[in-house]
Amino acid sequence: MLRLTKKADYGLMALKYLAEHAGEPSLSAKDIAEAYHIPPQLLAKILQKLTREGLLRSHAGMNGGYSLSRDAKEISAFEVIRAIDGPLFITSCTTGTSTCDLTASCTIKEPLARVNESIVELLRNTRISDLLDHSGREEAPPELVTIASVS
Amino acid sequence: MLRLTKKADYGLMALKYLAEHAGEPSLSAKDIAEAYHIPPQLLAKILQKLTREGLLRSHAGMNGGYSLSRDAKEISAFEVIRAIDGPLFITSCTTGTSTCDLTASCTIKEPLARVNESIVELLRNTRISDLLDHSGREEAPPELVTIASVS
DNA sequence: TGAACTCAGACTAATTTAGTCCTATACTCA
DNA sequence: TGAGTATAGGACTAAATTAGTCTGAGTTCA
Repeated sequence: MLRLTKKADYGLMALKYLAEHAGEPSLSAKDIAEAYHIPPQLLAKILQKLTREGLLRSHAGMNGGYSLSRDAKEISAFEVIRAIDGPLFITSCTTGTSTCDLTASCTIKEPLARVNESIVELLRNTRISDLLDHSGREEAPPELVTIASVS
Repeated sequence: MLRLTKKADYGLMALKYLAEHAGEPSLSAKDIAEAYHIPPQLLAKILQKLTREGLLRSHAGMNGGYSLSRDAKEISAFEVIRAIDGPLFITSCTTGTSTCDLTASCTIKEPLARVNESIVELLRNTRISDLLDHSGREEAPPELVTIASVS
């Protein structure tokens, strides 16, 4: 159904939370999990993955935790989703590894690949900073993107 | 992983096939299934659904089958996907029925809803006719949409 | 040292998606 | 009219994916 996994959701939420608390030393997986009522161990896994992918910086030990490795403006939703869920393909054909087992028959994949591209671009242009609550600010809030049909 | 279900893929493929053979009387589920090596009974189910949703016209009995209820230009990929997979929500929060069980906490959903909107728009602008093989035609083929970041 | 963390892999449970089976009904044509 | 070919649709099973748990490490710091 073209849905993000919960893990990706959690990941985005966590990054948003970290962005909001950028000043503070570092927040543990437990802290964030409690704030959002997410299973702590699951979130821990997610944050570990994001760390491995270079989106977060981790600090073990007491008073340890995570912090953004870059400014929230420099981290895109796409990076987060890809780090957690792997590469993004809209069609079940193009799983990256094997080519469509419907061999030559699946002629649909190519035009949909363009839609895929557009979605990726969309997510690339959505930054963690865009997820922050802008209420009370008067800068360009609503339209993230405009789409011009050509067809 | 933001992936279309196979059913949606199959549906799109079938509609494309029907569009290509628009002249001919009507093609049975079996015909199409064979052409693409799709499980016939599964495809039958899908076509039935598309018929119920008004995208196809069915005809039972000998030499029966399906045909597009409208011109391929008038059927969008979005309609097909929604007919098969149900409403399209990028976030697992907004499942339509229940609001996010992470109650107030999930503040991520609103900005992502806009991304969602854009994707829907994207799919709405993608018609079955766009899936047809345009090789040999010289009209506006490649860019379906252009995206202008605002942020 | 021990409390509070991260790290990582194996494992189980739950949910979703894919596909099958079976029966009923509709239409066509000889 | 009845045999053959099709759609219609519900119930069911199987497979795959996603979600979440458990366990046992290695770190850091007071």
